[in-house]
Amino acid sequence: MTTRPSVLLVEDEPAQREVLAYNLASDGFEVLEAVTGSEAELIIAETPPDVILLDWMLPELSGIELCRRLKARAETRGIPVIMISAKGEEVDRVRGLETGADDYVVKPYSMVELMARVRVQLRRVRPATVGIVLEHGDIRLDMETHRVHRAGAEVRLGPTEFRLLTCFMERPGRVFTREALLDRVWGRDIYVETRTVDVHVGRLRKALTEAGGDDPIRTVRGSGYALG
Amino acid sequence: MTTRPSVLLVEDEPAQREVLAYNLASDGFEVLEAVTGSEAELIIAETPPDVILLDWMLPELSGIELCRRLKARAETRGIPVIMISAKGEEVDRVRGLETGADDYVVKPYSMVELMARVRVQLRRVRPATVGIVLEHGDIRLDMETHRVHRAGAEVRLGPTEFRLLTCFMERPGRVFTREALLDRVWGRDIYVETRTVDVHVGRLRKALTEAGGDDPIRTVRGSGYALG
DNA sequence: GCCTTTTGCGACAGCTTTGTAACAGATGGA
DNA sequence: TCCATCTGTTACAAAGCTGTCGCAAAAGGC
Repeated sequence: MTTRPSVLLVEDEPAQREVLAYNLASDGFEVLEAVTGSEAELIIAETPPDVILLDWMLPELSGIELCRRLKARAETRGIPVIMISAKGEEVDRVRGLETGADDYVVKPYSMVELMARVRVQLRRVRPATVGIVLEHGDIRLDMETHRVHRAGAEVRLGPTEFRLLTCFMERPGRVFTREALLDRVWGRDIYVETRTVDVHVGRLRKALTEAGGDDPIRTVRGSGYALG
Repeated sequence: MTTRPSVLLVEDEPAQREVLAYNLASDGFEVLEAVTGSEAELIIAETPPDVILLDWMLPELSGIELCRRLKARAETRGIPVIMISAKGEEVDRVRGLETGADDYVVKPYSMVELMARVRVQLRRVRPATVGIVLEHGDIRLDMETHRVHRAGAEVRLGPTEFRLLTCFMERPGRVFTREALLDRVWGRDIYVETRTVDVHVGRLRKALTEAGGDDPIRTVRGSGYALG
Protein backbone atom coordinates (compact mmCIF):
# COMPACT_ATOMS: atom_id res chain seq x y z
CA MET A 1 0.00 0.00 0.00
CA THR A 2 2.83 2.36 0.84
CA THR A 3 5.23 0.94 -1.73
CA ARG A 4 7.18 3.39 -3.85
CA PRO A 5 5.77 4.11 -7.30
CA SER A 6 7.49 1.97 -9.93
CA VAL A 7 8.61 2.90 -13.41
CA LEU A 8 9.50 0.40 -16.09
CA LEU A 9 12.28 1.71 -18.30
CA VAL A 10 12.55 0.09 -21.72
CA GLU A 11 15.68 1.25 -23.53
CA ASP A 12 18.33 -0.75 -25.35
CA GLU A 13 21.11 1.85 -25.29
CA PRO A 14 23.04 1.24 -22.01
CA ALA A 15 24.29 4.81 -21.56
CA GLN A 16 20.85 6.34 -21.88
CA ARG A 17 19.29 3.67 -19.73
CA GLU A 18 21.77 4.35 -16.99
CA VAL A 19 21.24 8.09 -16.85
CA LEU A 20 17.46 7.69 -16.92
CA ALA A 21 17.51 5.01 -14.23
CA TYR A 22 19.70 7.22 -12.06
CA ASN A 23 17.39 10.20 -12.36
CA LEU A 24 14.26 8.14 -11.78
CA ALA A 25 15.79 6.52 -8.73
CA SER A 26 16.85 9.82 -7.21
CA ASP A 27 13.31 11.10 -7.73
CA GLY A 28 12.14 8.29 -5.49
CA PHE A 29 10.89 5.80 -8.05
CA GLU A 30 11.50 2.11 -8.00
CA VAL A 31 13.08 1.43 -11.38
CA LEU A 32 12.54 -1.75 -13.38
CA GLU A 33 14.67 -2.10 -16.48
CA ALA A 34 14.18 -3.93 -19.75
CA VAL A 35 16.38 -3.98 -22.81
CA THR A 36 14.02 -5.51 -25.33
CA GLY A 37 10.30 -5.33 -25.95
CA SER A 38 9.67 -8.96 -25.13
CA GLU A 39 11.65 -8.67 -21.92
CA ALA A 40 9.42 -5.72 -21.05
CA GLU A 41 6.32 -7.81 -21.70
CA LEU A 42 7.49 -10.46 -19.25
CA ILE A 43 8.17 -7.91 -16.54
CA ILE A 44 4.79 -6.23 -17.08
CA ALA A 45 2.99 -9.56 -16.81
CA GLU A 46 4.78 -10.38 -13.57
CA THR A 47 4.94 -7.04 -11.76
CA PRO A 48 2.86 -4.38 -13.51
CA PRO A 49 4.61 -1.01 -13.08
CA ASP A 50 2.82 2.26 -12.45
CA VAL A 51 4.31 3.99 -15.49
CA ILE A 52 6.23 2.79 -18.55
CA LEU A 53 8.99 4.80 -20.23
CA LEU A 54 9.33 3.33 -23.68
CA ASP A 55 11.94 3.95 -26.34
CA TRP A 56 10.55 3.82 -29.87
CA MET A 57 13.52 2.09 -31.42
CA LEU A 58 14.11 -1.31 -29.93
CA PRO A 59 15.58 -4.46 -31.41
CA GLU A 60 13.19 -7.35 -31.99
CA LEU A 61 9.84 -5.94 -30.83
CA SER A 62 9.64 -2.20 -31.49
CA GLY A 63 8.43 0.23 -28.85
CA ILE A 64 5.46 1.30 -30.90
CA GLU A 65 4.36 -2.30 -31.43
CA LEU A 66 4.71 -3.05 -27.72
CA CYS A 67 2.66 0.04 -26.96
CA ARG A 68 -0.09 -1.11 -29.33
CA ARG A 69 -0.19 -4.51 -27.68
CA LEU A 70 -0.32 -3.07 -24.18
CA LYS A 71 -3.19 -0.78 -25.06
CA ALA A 72 -5.15 -3.60 -26.70
CA ARG A 73 -5.25 -5.71 -23.56
CA ALA A 74 -7.66 -4.67 -20.85
CA GLU A 75 -5.27 -5.75 -18.11
CA THR A 76 -2.48 -3.41 -19.21
CA ARG A 77 -4.48 -0.65 -20.86
CA GLY A 78 -4.51 1.45 -17.73
CA ILE A 79 -0.74 1.69 -17.40
CA PRO A 80 0.43 5.04 -18.79
CA VAL A 81 3.08 4.86 -21.50
CA ILE A 82 5.50 7.70 -22.20
CA MET A 83 7.10 7.20 -25.56
CA ILE A 84 10.64 8.48 -26.01
CA SER A 85 11.97 8.88 -29.50
CA ALA A 86 14.58 10.55 -31.67
CA LYS A 87 11.86 10.79 -34.32
CA GLY A 88 10.82 14.40 -33.88
CA GLU A 89 8.76 14.72 -37.02
CA GLU A 90 5.13 15.65 -36.63
CA VAL A 91 3.95 12.42 -38.33
CA ASP A 92 5.94 10.32 -35.87
CA ARG A 93 4.75 12.21 -32.82
CA VAL A 94 1.15 11.89 -33.95
CA ARG A 95 1.59 8.23 -34.80
CA GLY A 96 3.02 7.55 -31.37
CA LEU A 97 0.14 9.26 -29.65
CA GLU A 98 -2.47 7.59 -31.87
CA THR A 99 -1.02 4.19 -31.08
CA GLY A 100 -1.99 4.68 -27.48
CA ALA A 101 0.97 6.45 -25.88
CA ASP A 102 -0.08 8.83 -23.13
CA ASP A 103 2.75 11.24 -23.83
CA TYR A 104 5.49 11.62 -26.42
CA VAL A 105 8.88 13.10 -25.66
CA VAL A 106 11.45 13.88 -28.34
CA LYS A 107 15.19 13.33 -27.86
CA PRO A 108 17.10 15.32 -26.82
CA TYR A 109 14.74 16.07 -23.96
CA SER A 110 15.02 17.99 -20.72
CA MET A 111 15.49 15.50 -17.91
CA VAL A 112 13.68 17.72 -15.44
CA GLU A 113 10.69 18.02 -17.75
CA LEU A 114 10.65 14.29 -18.38
CA MET A 115 10.56 13.64 -14.63
CA ALA A 116 7.70 16.12 -14.35
CA ARG A 117 5.85 14.27 -17.10
CA VAL A 118 6.41 10.95 -15.32
CA ARG A 119 4.86 12.45 -12.19
CA VAL A 120 1.91 13.74 -14.25
CA GLN A 121 1.16 10.23 -15.45
CA LEU A 122 1.63 8.91 -11.94
CA ARG A 123 -0.93 11.35 -10.54
CA ARG A 124 -3.51 9.72 -12.76
CA VAL A 125 -2.86 6.16 -11.72
CA ARG A 126 -2.32 6.36 -7.99
CA PRO A 127 -5.41 8.10 -6.59
CA ALA A 128 -7.66 6.47 -9.16
CA THR A 129 -7.70 3.13 -7.42
CA VAL A 130 -8.32 4.50 -3.95
CA GLY A 131 -11.84 4.89 -2.66
CA ILE A 132 -13.43 2.30 -4.87
CA VAL A 133 -12.02 -0.72 -3.11
CA LEU A 134 -12.61 -1.23 0.58
CA GLU A 135 -10.29 -3.57 2.44
CA HIS A 136 -10.33 -4.95 5.95
CA GLY A 137 -8.23 -7.88 7.05
CA ASP A 138 -8.55 -10.50 4.33
CA ILE A 139 -11.85 -9.10 3.05
CA ARG A 140 -11.89 -7.03 -0.14
CA LEU A 141 -14.98 -5.22 -1.36
CA ASP A 142 -14.92 -3.62 -4.80
CA MET A 143 -17.66 -1.04 -5.32
CA GLU A 144 -17.03 -0.80 -9.04
CA THR A 145 -17.26 -4.46 -9.93
CA HIS A 146 -19.63 -5.24 -7.04
CA ARG A 147 -17.43 -8.10 -5.98
CA VAL A 148 -16.38 -9.35 -2.60
CA HIS A 149 -13.38 -11.58 -2.01
CA ARG A 150 -12.04 -13.18 1.11
CA ALA A 151 -8.44 -14.36 1.03
CA GLY A 152 -8.76 -14.58 -2.74
CA ALA A 153 -11.97 -16.63 -2.78
CA GLU A 154 -15.09 -15.01 -4.18
CA VAL A 155 -17.93 -14.39 -1.76
CA ARG A 156 -21.41 -14.45 -3.26
CA LEU A 157 -23.75 -11.93 -1.68
CA GLY A 158 -27.27 -10.73 -2.36
CA PRO A 159 -27.88 -6.99 -2.80
CA THR A 160 -28.90 -6.43 0.82
CA GLU A 161 -25.94 -8.29 2.25
CA PHE A 162 -23.65 -6.38 -0.11
CA ARG A 163 -24.93 -3.06 1.16
CA LEU A 164 -24.74 -4.28 4.72
CA LEU A 165 -21.10 -5.29 4.33
CA THR A 166 -20.32 -2.00 2.60
CA CYS A 167 -21.72 -0.21 5.59
CA PHE A 168 -19.57 -2.21 8.01
CA MET A 169 -16.44 -1.86 5.89
CA GLU A 170 -16.75 1.89 5.56
CA ARG A 171 -16.25 2.12 9.31
CA PRO A 172 -14.58 -1.03 10.53
CA GLY A 173 -14.90 -1.60 14.26
CA ARG A 174 -17.76 0.80 14.70
CA VAL A 175 -20.84 -0.63 16.33
CA PHE A 176 -24.02 -0.07 14.36
CA THR A 177 -27.38 -0.33 16.07
CA ARG A 178 -30.09 -2.20 14.22
CA GLU A 179 -31.86 1.10 13.72
CA ALA A 180 -28.76 2.67 12.19
CA LEU A 181 -28.40 -0.28 9.84
CA LEU A 182 -32.06 -0.13 8.86
CA ASP A 183 -31.53 3.51 8.07
CA ARG A 184 -28.38 3.04 6.03
CA VAL A 185 -29.10 -0.23 4.29
CA TRP A 186 -32.85 -0.23 3.85
CA GLY A 187 -33.50 3.51 3.78
CA ARG A 188 -35.05 6.03 6.04
CA ASP A 189 -38.69 5.54 5.12
CA ILE A 190 -39.06 1.83 4.49
CA TYR A 191 -40.49 -0.07 7.42
CA VAL A 192 -39.17 -3.50 8.20
CA GLU A 193 -38.96 -5.41 11.46
CA THR A 194 -35.86 -4.75 13.55
CA ARG A 195 -35.20 -8.47 13.75
CA THR A 196 -34.82 -8.62 9.97
CA VAL A 197 -31.38 -7.11 10.46
CA ASP A 198 -30.38 -10.16 12.52
CA VAL A 199 -31.37 -12.48 9.73
CA HIS A 200 -29.36 -10.59 7.15
CA VAL A 201 -26.35 -10.35 9.42
CA GLY A 202 -26.66 -14.10 9.83
CA ARG A 203 -26.72 -14.57 6.07
CA LEU A 204 -23.72 -12.29 5.63
CA ARG A 205 -21.85 -14.23 8.32
CA LYS A 206 -22.63 -17.51 6.63
CA ALA A 207 -21.40 -16.28 3.26
CA LEU A 208 -18.20 -14.86 4.75
CA THR A 209 -17.33 -17.90 6.84
CA GLU A 210 -18.09 -20.28 3.97
CA ALA A 211 -15.31 -18.50 2.04
CA GLY A 212 -13.01 -19.51 4.87
CA GLY A 213 -11.83 -17.96 8.12
CA ASP A 214 -13.47 -16.90 11.34
CA ASP A 215 -16.66 -14.92 11.67
CA PRO A 216 -15.49 -11.32 11.25
CA ILE A 217 -18.70 -9.79 12.61
CA ARG A 218 -18.99 -9.12 16.29
CA THR A 219 -22.34 -9.11 18.11
CA VAL A 220 -22.55 -6.40 20.71
CA ARG A 221 -25.26 -7.58 23.02
CA GLY A 222 -27.84 -4.92 23.68
CA SER A 223 -26.43 -2.61 21.00
CA GLY A 224 -25.93 -4.09 17.56
CA TYR A 225 -23.16 -5.36 15.30
CA ALA A 226 -19.68 -4.38 14.23
CA LEU A 227 -16.99 -5.57 11.85
CA GLY A 228 -13.79 -6.79 13.44
CA MET B 1 -20.44 7.68 -26.58
CA THR B 2 -23.35 8.99 -28.51
CA THR B 3 -22.85 12.60 -27.59
CA ARG B 4 -19.83 14.27 -29.14
CA PRO B 5 -16.83 14.82 -26.90
CA SER B 6 -16.58 18.42 -25.78
CA VAL B 7 -13.53 20.64 -25.43
CA LEU B 8 -13.42 23.89 -23.53
CA LEU B 9 -11.10 26.37 -25.20
CA VAL B 10 -9.82 29.16 -22.96
CA GLU B 11 -7.91 31.76 -24.99
CA ASP B 12 -8.19 35.53 -25.02
CA GLU B 13 -6.58 36.17 -28.40
CA PRO B 14 -9.45 36.05 -30.97
CA ALA B 15 -7.35 34.95 -33.95
CA GLN B 16 -5.81 31.99 -32.12
CA ARG B 17 -9.13 31.06 -30.59
CA GLU B 18 -10.75 30.97 -33.98
CA VAL B 19 -8.20 28.74 -35.64
CA LEU B 20 -8.20 26.35 -32.67
CA ALA B 21 -11.98 26.23 -32.54
CA TYR B 22 -12.10 25.54 -36.26
CA ASN B 23 -9.66 22.66 -36.02
CA LEU B 24 -11.33 21.17 -32.98
CA ALA B 25 -14.74 21.38 -34.62
CA SER B 26 -13.55 19.73 -37.83
CA ASP B 27 -12.07 16.94 -35.71
CA GLY B 28 -15.57 16.27 -34.44
CA PHE B 29 -15.41 17.96 -31.06
CA GLU B 30 -18.09 20.12 -29.58
CA VAL B 31 -16.27 23.35 -28.80
CA LEU B 32 -17.04 25.56 -25.82
CA GLU B 33 -15.22 28.88 -25.77
CA ALA B 34 -14.16 31.17 -22.95
CA VAL B 35 -12.16 34.38 -23.11
CA THR B 36 -11.31 34.82 -19.46
CA GLY B 37 -10.51 32.48 -16.61
CA SER B 38 -13.61 33.35 -14.64
CA GLU B 39 -15.81 32.87 -17.68
CA ALA B 40 -14.21 29.45 -18.02
CA GLU B 41 -15.05 28.65 -14.40
CA LEU B 42 -18.72 29.42 -14.99
CA ILE B 43 -18.88 27.20 -18.05
CA ILE B 44 -17.12 24.35 -16.24
CA ALA B 45 -19.56 24.57 -13.33
CA GLU B 46 -22.53 24.45 -15.69
CA THR B 47 -21.48 21.96 -18.37
CA PRO B 48 -18.25 20.19 -17.46
CA PRO B 49 -16.27 19.59 -20.67
CA ASP B 50 -14.32 16.40 -21.41
CA VAL B 51 -11.04 18.26 -21.94
CA ILE B 52 -9.81 21.81 -21.28
CA LEU B 53 -7.37 23.65 -23.53
CA LEU B 54 -5.96 26.43 -21.45
CA ASP B 55 -3.78 29.37 -22.42
CA TRP B 56 -1.26 30.34 -19.74
CA MET B 57 -1.57 34.08 -20.25
CA LEU B 58 -5.08 35.31 -19.61
CA PRO B 59 -6.34 38.66 -18.37
CA GLU B 60 -7.81 38.69 -14.87
CA LEU B 61 -7.42 35.09 -13.74
CA SER B 62 -4.31 33.49 -15.25
CA GLY B 63 -4.39 30.08 -16.84
CA ILE B 64 -2.01 28.60 -14.33
CA GLU B 65 -4.09 29.87 -11.44
CA LEU B 66 -7.27 28.50 -12.99
CA CYS B 67 -5.52 25.16 -13.45
CA ARG B 68 -4.46 25.15 -9.83
CA ARG B 69 -8.03 25.84 -8.72
CA LEU B 70 -9.49 23.15 -10.93
CA LYS B 71 -7.09 20.53 -9.66
CA ALA B 72 -7.75 21.52 -6.05
CA ARG B 73 -11.45 20.72 -6.25
CA ALA B 74 -12.50 17.08 -6.33
CA GLU B 75 -15.36 17.73 -8.76
CA THR B 76 -13.13 19.14 -11.47
CA ARG B 77 -9.88 17.33 -10.73
CA GLY B 78 -10.67 14.60 -13.20
CA ILE B 79 -10.99 16.90 -16.21
CA PRO B 80 -7.74 16.80 -18.19
CA VAL B 81 -6.08 20.19 -18.75
CA ILE B 82 -3.72 20.87 -21.63
CA MET B 83 -1.77 24.01 -20.96
CA ILE B 84 -0.73 26.08 -23.98
CA SER B 85 1.98 28.67 -23.54
CA ALA B 86 4.54 30.82 -25.28
CA LYS B 87 6.75 30.22 -22.26
CA GLY B 88 9.00 27.49 -23.58
CA GLU B 89 11.61 27.54 -20.85
CA GLU B 90 12.14 24.36 -18.90
CA VAL B 91 11.18 26.02 -15.60
CA ASP B 92 7.85 27.12 -17.06
CA ARG B 93 7.07 23.76 -18.56
CA VAL B 94 7.84 22.01 -15.30
CA ARG B 95 5.88 24.57 -13.32
CA GLY B 96 2.85 24.08 -15.57
CA LEU B 97 2.99 20.32 -15.16
CA GLU B 98 3.56 20.53 -11.41
CA THR B 99 0.54 22.79 -11.05
CA GLY B 100 -1.63 19.97 -12.25
CA ALA B 101 -1.71 20.31 -16.03
CA ASP B 102 -1.94 16.95 -17.76
CA ASP B 103 0.08 18.12 -20.74
CA TYR B 104 2.04 21.20 -21.74
CA VAL B 105 2.36 22.44 -25.31
CA VAL B 106 4.65 25.27 -26.32
CA LYS B 107 3.74 27.91 -28.94
CA PRO B 108 4.27 27.73 -31.81
CA TYR B 109 2.91 24.21 -31.87
CA SER B 110 1.92 21.75 -34.56
CA MET B 111 -1.86 21.81 -34.88
CA VAL B 112 -1.97 18.14 -35.88
CA GLU B 113 0.06 17.15 -32.84
CA LEU B 114 -2.09 19.26 -30.56
CA MET B 115 -5.19 17.52 -31.87
CA ALA B 116 -3.49 14.17 -31.24
CA ARG B 117 -2.73 15.27 -27.68
CA VAL B 118 -6.36 16.30 -27.17
CA ARG B 119 -7.42 12.85 -28.27
CA VAL B 120 -4.90 11.28 -25.87
CA GLN B 121 -6.48 13.11 -22.95
CA LEU B 122 -9.90 12.18 -24.24
CA ARG B 123 -9.04 8.49 -24.29
CA ARG B 124 -8.73 8.66 -20.52
CA VAL B 125 -12.23 10.03 -20.10
CA ARG B 126 -13.86 8.04 -22.86
CA PRO B 127 -11.67 5.08 -23.67
CA ALA B 128 -11.43 3.66 -27.18
CA THR B 129 -13.26 5.79 -29.66
CA VAL B 130 -11.42 4.95 -32.86
CA GLY B 131 -9.20 2.38 -34.44
CA ILE B 132 -8.39 0.26 -31.44
CA VAL B 133 -8.66 -3.43 -30.87
CA LEU B 134 -10.09 -4.29 -27.47
CA GLU B 135 -9.30 -7.65 -25.97
CA HIS B 136 -10.60 -9.42 -22.92
CA GLY B 137 -10.04 -13.08 -22.27
CA ASP B 138 -10.67 -14.82 -25.59
CA ILE B 139 -12.89 -12.04 -26.92
CA ARG B 140 -11.46 -9.64 -29.51
CA LEU B 141 -13.33 -6.55 -30.62
CA ASP B 142 -12.01 -4.52 -33.53
CA MET B 143 -13.36 -0.98 -33.61
CA GLU B 144 -11.96 -0.39 -37.07
CA THR B 145 -13.49 -3.32 -38.89
CA HIS B 146 -16.45 -3.59 -36.50
CA ARG B 147 -15.76 -7.25 -36.05
CA VAL B 148 -15.83 -9.46 -33.00
CA HIS B 149 -14.06 -12.77 -32.62
CA ARG B 150 -14.11 -15.29 -29.84
CA ALA B 151 -11.24 -17.77 -29.69
CA GLY B 152 -10.73 -17.18 -33.41
CA ALA B 153 -14.35 -17.75 -34.42
CA GLU B 154 -16.30 -14.79 -35.75
CA VAL B 155 -19.19 -13.54 -33.64
CA ARG B 156 -22.00 -11.93 -35.60
CA LEU B 157 -23.52 -8.99 -33.78
CA GLY B 158 -26.09 -6.35 -34.63
CA PRO B 159 -25.12 -2.68 -34.21
CA THR B 160 -26.72 -2.37 -30.79
CA GLU B 161 -25.09 -5.51 -29.43
CA PHE B 162 -21.76 -4.29 -30.84
CA ARG B 163 -22.02 -0.99 -28.99
CA LEU B 164 -23.14 -2.80 -25.86
CA LEU B 165 -20.14 -5.11 -25.97
CA THR B 166 -17.84 -2.15 -26.67
CA CYS B 167 -19.13 -0.49 -23.57
CA PHE B 168 -18.48 -3.59 -21.46
CA MET B 169 -15.04 -4.14 -22.94
CA GLU B 170 -13.89 -0.60 -22.32
CA ARG B 171 -14.20 -1.25 -18.60
CA PRO B 172 -14.18 -5.00 -18.01
CA GLY B 173 -15.54 -6.01 -14.64
CA ARG B 174 -17.30 -2.78 -14.00
CA VAL B 175 -21.00 -3.04 -13.27
CA PHE B 176 -23.19 -0.91 -15.49
CA THR B 177 -26.72 -0.11 -14.44
CA ARG B 178 -29.41 -0.41 -17.09
CA GLU B 179 -29.70 3.37 -17.01
CA ALA B 180 -25.98 3.81 -17.62
CA LEU B 181 -26.17 1.42 -20.56
CA LEU B 182 -29.18 3.19 -22.01
CA ASP B 183 -27.19 6.38 -21.76
CA ARG B 184 -24.05 5.04 -23.37
CA VAL B 185 -25.49 2.69 -25.94
CA TRP B 186 -28.79 4.30 -26.91
CA GLY B 187 -28.00 7.92 -26.11
CA ARG B 188 -28.93 10.43 -23.51
CA ASP B 189 -32.20 11.62 -24.98
CA ILE B 190 -33.72 8.58 -26.68
CA TYR B 191 -36.40 6.90 -24.63
CA VAL B 192 -36.56 3.15 -24.57
CA GLU B 193 -37.84 0.80 -21.91
CA THR B 194 -35.37 -0.26 -19.27
CA ARG B 195 -36.15 -3.90 -19.93
CA THR B 196 -34.99 -3.52 -23.52
CA VAL B 197 -31.46 -3.64 -22.15
CA ASP B 198 -32.14 -7.11 -20.78
CA VAL B 199 -33.26 -8.34 -24.17
CA HIS B 200 -30.16 -7.02 -25.88
CA VAL B 201 -27.89 -8.41 -23.19
CA GLY B 202 -29.63 -11.72 -23.78
CA ARG B 203 -28.96 -11.48 -27.52
CA LEU B 204 -25.33 -10.57 -26.90
CA ARG B 205 -24.98 -13.51 -24.55
CA LYS B 206 -26.46 -15.87 -27.07
CA ALA B 207 -24.12 -14.69 -29.82
CA LEU B 208 -21.08 -14.95 -27.57
CA THR B 209 -21.85 -18.38 -26.18
CA GLU B 210 -22.73 -19.74 -29.63
CA ALA B 211 -19.15 -18.91 -30.63
CA GLY B 212 -18.07 -21.24 -27.83
CA GLY B 213 -17.19 -20.87 -24.18
CA ASP B 214 -19.02 -19.79 -21.06
CA ASP B 215 -21.28 -16.80 -20.74
CA PRO B 216 -18.84 -13.94 -20.08
CA ILE B 217 -21.49 -11.52 -18.88
CA ARG B 218 -22.37 -11.40 -15.23
CA THR B 219 -25.79 -10.36 -13.96
CA VAL B 220 -25.60 -8.32 -10.79
CA ARG B 221 -29.04 -8.63 -9.32
CA GLY B 222 -30.51 -5.30 -8.37
CA SER B 223 -27.76 -3.38 -10.15
CA GLY B 224 -27.07 -4.33 -13.73
CA TYR B 225 -24.57 -6.22 -15.84
CA ALA B 226 -20.80 -6.54 -16.12
CA LEU B 227 -18.27 -8.30 -18.31
CA GLY B 228 -16.23 -10.95 -16.54
C1' DG C 1 -28.86 -22.62 39.48
C1' DC C 2 -33.00 -20.41 37.49
C1' DC C 3 -35.40 -16.96 35.12
C1' DT C 4 -35.43 -13.21 31.70
C1' DT C 5 -33.79 -11.03 27.77
C1' DT C 6 -31.45 -11.18 23.64
C1' DT C 7 -29.66 -13.37 19.62
C1' DG C 8 -29.07 -17.25 16.00
C1' DC C 9 -31.06 -19.45 12.44
C1' DG C 10 -34.02 -22.89 9.66
C1' DA C 11 -38.18 -22.75 7.09
C1' DC C 12 -41.31 -20.74 3.96
C1' DA C 13 -44.60 -17.98 1.44
C1' DG C 14 -44.65 -13.99 -1.28
C1' DC C 15 -42.49 -10.89 -4.00
C1' DT C 16 -39.18 -8.73 -7.14
C1' DT C 17 -36.01 -9.23 -10.62
C1' DT C 18 -34.35 -11.43 -14.65
C1' DG C 19 -34.43 -14.62 -18.95
C1' DT C 20 -36.46 -15.35 -23.17
C1' DA C 21 -39.74 -16.46 -26.94
C1' DA C 22 -42.80 -14.23 -29.83
C1' DC C 23 -44.31 -10.52 -32.59
C1' DA C 24 -45.00 -6.39 -35.16
C1' DG C 25 -42.87 -2.56 -37.10
C1' DA C 26 -38.65 -0.33 -39.15
C1' DT C 27 -34.82 -0.34 -42.12
C1' DG C 28 -32.12 -1.05 -45.95
C1' DG C 29 -30.41 -3.78 -49.78
C1' DA C 30 -30.99 -6.27 -54.22
C1' DT D 1 -41.09 -4.56 -54.93
C1' DC D 2 -39.65 -8.47 -51.79
C1' DC D 3 -36.62 -10.28 -48.46
C1' DA D 4 -33.51 -10.40 -44.73
C1' DT D 5 -32.16 -8.28 -40.70
C1' DC D 6 -32.58 -5.61 -36.73
C1' DT D 7 -35.57 -3.14 -33.10
C1' DG D 8 -38.38 -2.37 -29.01
C1' DT D 9 -42.16 -4.18 -26.43
C1' DT D 10 -44.79 -7.48 -24.20
C1' DA D 11 -46.08 -11.52 -21.57
C1' DC D 12 -45.00 -15.35 -19.06
C1' DA D 13 -41.82 -18.53 -16.68
C1' DA D 14 -37.91 -19.21 -13.86
C1' DA D 15 -34.76 -17.83 -10.56
C1' DG D 16 -33.41 -15.71 -6.57
C1' DC D 17 -34.12 -12.66 -2.66
C1' DT D 18 -36.78 -10.84 1.25
C1' DG D 19 -39.14 -10.39 5.49
C1' DT D 20 -41.44 -12.77 9.15
C1' DC D 21 -42.18 -16.32 12.39
C1' DG D 22 -41.02 -19.65 15.82
C1' DC D 23 -38.19 -22.04 18.59
C1' DA D 24 -33.55 -23.18 20.28
C1' DA D 25 -29.44 -21.43 22.17
C1' DA D 26 -26.74 -18.08 24.55
C1' DA D 27 -25.92 -14.40 27.74
C1' DG D 28 -26.71 -11.88 31.68
C1' DG D 29 -28.76 -10.78 36.29
C1' DC D 30 -29.30 -12.16 40.90
